[in-house]
Amino acid sequence: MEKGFDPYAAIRLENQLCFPLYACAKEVVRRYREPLDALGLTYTQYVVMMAFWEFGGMTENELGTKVHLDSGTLAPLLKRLEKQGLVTRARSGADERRLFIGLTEAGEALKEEAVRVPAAMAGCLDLPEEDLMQLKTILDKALRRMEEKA
Amino acid sequence: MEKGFDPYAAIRLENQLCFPLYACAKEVVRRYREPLDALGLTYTQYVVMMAFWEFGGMTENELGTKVHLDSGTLAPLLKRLEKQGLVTRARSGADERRLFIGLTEAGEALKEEAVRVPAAMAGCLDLPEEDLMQLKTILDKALRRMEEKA
DNA sequence: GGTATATAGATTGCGCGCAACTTAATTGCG
DNA sequence: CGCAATTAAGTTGCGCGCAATCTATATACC
Repeated sequence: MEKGFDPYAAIRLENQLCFPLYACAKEVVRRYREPLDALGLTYTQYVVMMAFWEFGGMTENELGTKVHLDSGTLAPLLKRLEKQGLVTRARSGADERRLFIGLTEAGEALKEEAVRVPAAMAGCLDLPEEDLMQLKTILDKALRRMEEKA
Repeated sequence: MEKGFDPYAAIRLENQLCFPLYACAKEVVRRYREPLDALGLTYTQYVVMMAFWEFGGMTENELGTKVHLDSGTLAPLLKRLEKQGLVTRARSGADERRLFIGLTEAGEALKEEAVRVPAAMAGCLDLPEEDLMQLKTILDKALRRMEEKA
């Protein structure tokens, strides 16, 4: 007996691409929690700190572009990082609208702990090396395309 | 001149796999907002409703397994869906701990609108068909592996 | 039957994530 | 110069997402 045609196939969970994308991302972020707890950072804060460690201080706006977050998320997050003593927040002299965020010594020093996080997370996505590389290639491409046409 | 070795390469944003995964997922969910607003659903609610449309009523626990969400997220979400008249919530007779959730007529009817959402979202991930298929294959595999070893 | 254990779901608390809006500073342009 | 438009950041509000905790019911086992 032939399998019937399902007019609702488009909304079957197993036919979704975005659902595993969403579920995987959540699960991976969840698994970052343990190693990041040791640094006192959430995953989002860790991403923000990576931006600073790599590029140095910058304005909130530049940061937002790099980490794909807006002022509604970043403003309170940066205040929390400031309260933790990891960053400084100061208005830019030239343009008083801009907020320049820089690393404190403690923030810079945390890099030494953070550099060991990726090793602790290796194997989190339990996939063959080839899949991991393909996944990264495709996701990077997708992100670039979505940046182009916001 | 040769490029110097960077001892912090592991925490450069561009060397992360999880960051584009996280950023892509967020961006895609954000883009679901417009078509889903018409149905009065958030992305998470849409995923939950897909589970009901495909499998029919079930307990909160079974639902949680299917959509990878826990009681802390589902309990209030299901109450909101109930308030919207899309689902019913009732204790199971056999086991008073269990909460059986079923679709109302309105919930079932919403399927007709929802079935058009995927078409509206096609092209959201602006990638060649081959990449989309590979992406889905890899993400499904990753999700299955992570389910195995919770 | 009676007590320990396990399970289902609800609640609390906190940090995103983001749309919508507000405020303040800057730029553009006649 | 003067005023409109733009821009940067902050605020508000709501819905996740999830760890931790609590409550109630059910099961296990003596």
